[in-house]
Amino acid sequence: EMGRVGESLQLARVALVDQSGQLLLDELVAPEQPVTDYNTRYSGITAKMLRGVSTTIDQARERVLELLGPQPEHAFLVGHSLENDLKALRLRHPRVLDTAVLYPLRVHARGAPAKCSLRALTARHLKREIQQSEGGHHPIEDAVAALDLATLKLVNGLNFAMPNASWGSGFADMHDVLAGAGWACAAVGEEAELRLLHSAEGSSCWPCASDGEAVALGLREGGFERRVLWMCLRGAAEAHGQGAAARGAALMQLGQYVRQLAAQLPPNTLVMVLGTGAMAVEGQLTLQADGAKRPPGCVAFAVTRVRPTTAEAPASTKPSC
DNA sequence: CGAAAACTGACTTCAGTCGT
DNA sequence: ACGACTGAAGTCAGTTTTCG
Repeated sequence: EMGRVGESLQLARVALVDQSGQLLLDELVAPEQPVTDYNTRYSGITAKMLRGVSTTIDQARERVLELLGPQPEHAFLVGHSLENDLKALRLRHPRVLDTAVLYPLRVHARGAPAKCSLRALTARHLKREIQQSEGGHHPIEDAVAALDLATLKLVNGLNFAMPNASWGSGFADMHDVLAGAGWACAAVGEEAELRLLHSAEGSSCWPCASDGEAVALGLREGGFERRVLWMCLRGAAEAHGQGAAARGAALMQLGQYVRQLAAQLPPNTLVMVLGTGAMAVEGQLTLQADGAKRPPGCVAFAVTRVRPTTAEAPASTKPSC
């Protein structure tokens, strides 16, 4: 816990628990300069508590290092937003497990992505409430919560609680936003891909066996305005790894499908063509070079990917567009 | 409460394209 | 040549959330 000295924060209390949650250290630290704000609302520290305290920051840091064992550099420090604590302790440590980093950022429609609070992570993943007291945080409670969250992550693997553990949830969020704005969403394509897309209520899903069937279905069923069509066209992706002639033919076919959709779908229809990695980029470039004109009322054509095919190089894991 | 981070959206500027 | 339009790029205020 820290108090404010001018515009900077200074250490006021340090607490440490071991891997079993047993308290190892709970020490108040004397401020080096007159404290301008004890942050009592958050830190729980008051001027009265620090009266008569003589432990210096250097002594507190040495005590922490002692408790880390004979080889402190081999011990793991666990905490939430540890950079603040390490900065206040004037300590560098090579092995840290920071729950603000282990768990994903909160993403908002506006503003920057921000760390999840320890309180929110504890409520969501440990199903318990912390930092309930109006008299400030309790450092031991915070330390135990961070320890439990880090343990939970280690037990369940790095993908635990990460947003891209399920691609479907991202599409579901997008569907919710579009539906809220009055856009009807529909997905056409291979059944495996539709399982990812068909995760939002109110969306339509039409499985089909081939790209040709998908385009025919999209034209037949998607024929009204304010429609978002997800077209899972995999022909070009499946030609990846084959000869240049086969790939060229597949891209030509993709181009024909896109032009057919552009020409026949009504205005204010957004078509998202889902392909895969390198072929998606290649296909998009081909369509642009081909001089394909956007029809009136057509906002944009996007070529993107849902998941890599087995034919794709393993290194190609990032969405291409 | 203030600092920090960095993304969003509104707005402006500029360059290119197109039709008259 | 001119005006209308479009899109890219840059700027900036506002926003959101964290920490203590």
